[in-house]
Amino acid sequence: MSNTARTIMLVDDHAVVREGYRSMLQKQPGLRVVAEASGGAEAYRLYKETGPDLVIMDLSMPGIGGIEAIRRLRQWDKHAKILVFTMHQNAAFAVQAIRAGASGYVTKTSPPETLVHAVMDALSGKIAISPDIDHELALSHLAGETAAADLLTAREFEVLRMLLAEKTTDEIAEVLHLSPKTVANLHSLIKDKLGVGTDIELVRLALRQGILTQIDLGER
Amino acid sequence: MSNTARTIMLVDDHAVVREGYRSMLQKQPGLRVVAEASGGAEAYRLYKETGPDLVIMDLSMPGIGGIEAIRRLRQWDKHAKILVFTMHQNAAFAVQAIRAGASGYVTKTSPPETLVHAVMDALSGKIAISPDIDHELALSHLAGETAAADLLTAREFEVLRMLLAEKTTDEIAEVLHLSPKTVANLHSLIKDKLGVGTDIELVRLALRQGILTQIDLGER
DNA sequence: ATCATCGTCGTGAAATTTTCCCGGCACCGG
DNA sequence: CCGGTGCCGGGAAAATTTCACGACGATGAT
Repeated sequence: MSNTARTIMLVDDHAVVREGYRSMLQKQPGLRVVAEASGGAEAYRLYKETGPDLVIMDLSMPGIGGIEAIRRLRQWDKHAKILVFTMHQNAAFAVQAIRAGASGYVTKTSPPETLVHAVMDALSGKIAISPDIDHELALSHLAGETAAADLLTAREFEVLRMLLAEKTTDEIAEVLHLSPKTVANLHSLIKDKLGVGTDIELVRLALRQGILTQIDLGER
Repeated sequence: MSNTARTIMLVDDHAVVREGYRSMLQKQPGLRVVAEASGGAEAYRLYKETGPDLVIMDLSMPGIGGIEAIRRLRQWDKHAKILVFTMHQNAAFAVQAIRAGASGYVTKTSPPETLVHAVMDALSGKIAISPDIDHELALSHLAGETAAADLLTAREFEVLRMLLAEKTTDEIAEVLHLSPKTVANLHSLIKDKLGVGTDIELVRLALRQGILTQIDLGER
């Protein structure tokens, strides 16, 4: 178990970050980086090719995002070990990632030791969550900010996503084959359920909870 | 001029990214990393202490953000050379950074050579903009999406920021000593000027243009 | 000096939206 | 069967958004 190195694949769209991982990890004996991918699709391909012991994965990537990539990797290999390493210090993301099958969630603001620790934990089968996210989770629990997805019914959530994406009430009514009146009613109900007064707060909540990502904004 | 190495300070709140920079730059002869900071305040302090030839700076950092940090550094040293290296592939940010006094703007998605190139350019006094941002700038120019800041009057912009940050119309009226009616009028006028129909589009536009940052969202 | 322009602030009134309350349907578990 | 819940929309009051308009001061050109 100890005479052969554990193999690792890095997935991050920023070359400089991969370089950083590589540099940090190669100081650690017994670890070897065998593949690098800059996106979800490439990660999938390279995983099948190289079958690494552990994947270190960023979340925000163009194309196939991190969460989706995790899902696909785990679908291909039920026992894939995937450690999420991301800038999003956000409990909602962490929950999504773990649900998708991640073995750990560490934020990029963590000190290097934390990453190394998490890598070791993940390799030995433990689930590693960085302390700040633990704290976030506890906080959001205490603050009672239940995930929007849990609070809303499927239909309501659908409308919420369209509100955030589409334009007007009428357009949504069109697409969903509803009366504009119903959409307006749902819109109102959603804000009520989520405890926000204005649409602006609604968007901010959605961003906090990862329902809407900055990448979805048509920014790129 | 060539027998002594050019000194560089790295500013990024992610240790792994600093490690990446360091690893990439030390392959380059004639460059030496002499300081690392994880935030704007620390950067300011260390700059005064070490006086590096070049600063490589991230934009999104807790506390004093990158743009503000650039402003302060340039205030202290009019000739400070600061190269922005960020994940934000966003023309609006680039414009802000350059206006604040940055000597260049490179996105983290760029290949390593681009960073090295930009470092050299910046050191020799040139302004380096990575190709994707050039493209963005051209695009946003063509698309006619003028920066909101240029389109709005000072008062309107003020109200816009408060709309994005504060809560209700009445609260803003309170703070600004205006009639709630006036705020509502401004709100309407702003949406008109920016060509958006709903508040949700307004927030999205603000995010695209960097008026509102994800970090401002109260996520942290 | 005067005029035109623009930003700012406000009013009033119409148009629209939001919100609240309601009823009808369908589905599910006891 | 009955109560609870999600889903869909109507009606009407309440709130808001929007539009037209006037007043005022600062600016700037003639």
